[in-house]
Amino acid sequence: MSRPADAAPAPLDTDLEDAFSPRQIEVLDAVLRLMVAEGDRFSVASVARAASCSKETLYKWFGDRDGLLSATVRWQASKVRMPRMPSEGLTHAGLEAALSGFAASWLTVISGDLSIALNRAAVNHSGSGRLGEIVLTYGPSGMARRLEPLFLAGRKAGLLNFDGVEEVFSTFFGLVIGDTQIRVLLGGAARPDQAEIGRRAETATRRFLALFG
Amino acid sequence: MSRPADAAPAPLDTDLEDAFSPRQIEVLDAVLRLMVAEGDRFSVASVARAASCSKETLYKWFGDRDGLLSATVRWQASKVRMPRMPSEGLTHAGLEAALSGFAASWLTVISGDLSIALNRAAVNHSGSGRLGEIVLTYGPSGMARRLEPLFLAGRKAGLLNFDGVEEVFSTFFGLVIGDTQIRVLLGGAARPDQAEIGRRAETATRRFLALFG
DNA sequence: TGCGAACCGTACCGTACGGTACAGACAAGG
DNA sequence: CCTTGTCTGTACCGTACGGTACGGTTCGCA
Repeated sequence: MSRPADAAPAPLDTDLEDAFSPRQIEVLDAVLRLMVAEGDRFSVASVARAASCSKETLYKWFGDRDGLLSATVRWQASKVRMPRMPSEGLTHAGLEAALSGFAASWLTVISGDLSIALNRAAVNHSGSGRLGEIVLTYGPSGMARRLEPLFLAGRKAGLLNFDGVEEVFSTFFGLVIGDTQIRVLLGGAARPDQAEIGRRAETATRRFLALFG
Repeated sequence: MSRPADAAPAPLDTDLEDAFSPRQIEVLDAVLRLMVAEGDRFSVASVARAASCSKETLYKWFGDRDGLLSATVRWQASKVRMPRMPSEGLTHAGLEAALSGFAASWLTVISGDLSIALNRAAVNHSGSGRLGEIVLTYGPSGMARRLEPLFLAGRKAGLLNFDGVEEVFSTFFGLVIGDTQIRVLLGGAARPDQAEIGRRAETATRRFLALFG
């Protein structure tokens, strides 16, 4: 049992702590597939069936259904890797390219089936448990943490002009995402394809630089 | 029985169609209170208890649990009234005030307990039913519909400069909302108070006018 | 006053599911 | 070969809940 349900809550920054065995990872990936298909309303029995393991093993490994769900979210979150941001020798074109690339990568992530399923589950379970916290940490907050050095470097190089990092991030976020995420979560939007994503990323970056450049 | 479960789906634009009786409205408001408290995981029995009515009556009026949920969402949606937008004799100051007022009103709505509960339920039920569609219609889409004449009037008056209404709306939406809605839905954000909302609305409007003015 | 409709409260039924127990397969190690 | 531990598959239990049935009450109305 690598992570009993009653263990002390892990600090969200350390994702190496979740050292799942290969077999456990098979199980968690099966849960992810189930969540994409039917949200967080999967039954433990269906997980056992999909992963060809016994319910007893699931309870032994993950404590209870909530532990299984939370382990799954943590596992997926630990797979998210943000693109590295340059911070030395920044030119205007370099900054623009970095921002645009970041925006495109972010739009791609939040349009993905997995991200949608995870966000839905986290929205649903907010208040009871740490799912919302986890998704937030690896979502907007992680994005902000990654972007912050780039903003600061841009300001240092005289390419950006702003006061608070918090607010400049929120504006960039808004320009990039717009109403895409809420529409996608509500299930009523055609997901943007790569061409559309590239276009939006460039437009958002251009507007952002028009405001803060 | 004003709205049996097997009736033809109503077009979303006509909200007068849902002519609920006062007693039914009491029930629906009880459901709303329950949803604020515990999301869409209320039991039919708890609704009956909270509204002091019998389960049989609930099933008679609303068909099944889903009908009750969807009637509740429609009822709440029909209560949302957007501020009227001026469209004649538009000055720069008038446009700015209208946009800022709209933004503040919108931020107030999406920070409210009811909106959060409804959005959570709709996100959760996306795919099975029309909840997502309804919330979307009275959410971002309704906002866009209301804002469109203002944008067009602003362009006509030479105060705004843009090509597509769709895109200008999405940008305004992004500038106003930023990451507020997703953070609130994920349960990890202090809701902004009125002062904060006013500040954000003004900032967003200023930036919007800087981009499109 | 008698009647019927609407409604309340509650008991009841079937099922789905979380969680546990158990029997057998299989591998590791002495 | 025997033992021990881990795993699978299945059967099982208790409960919560969606949905139905029914007796009793209130109220409008003739």
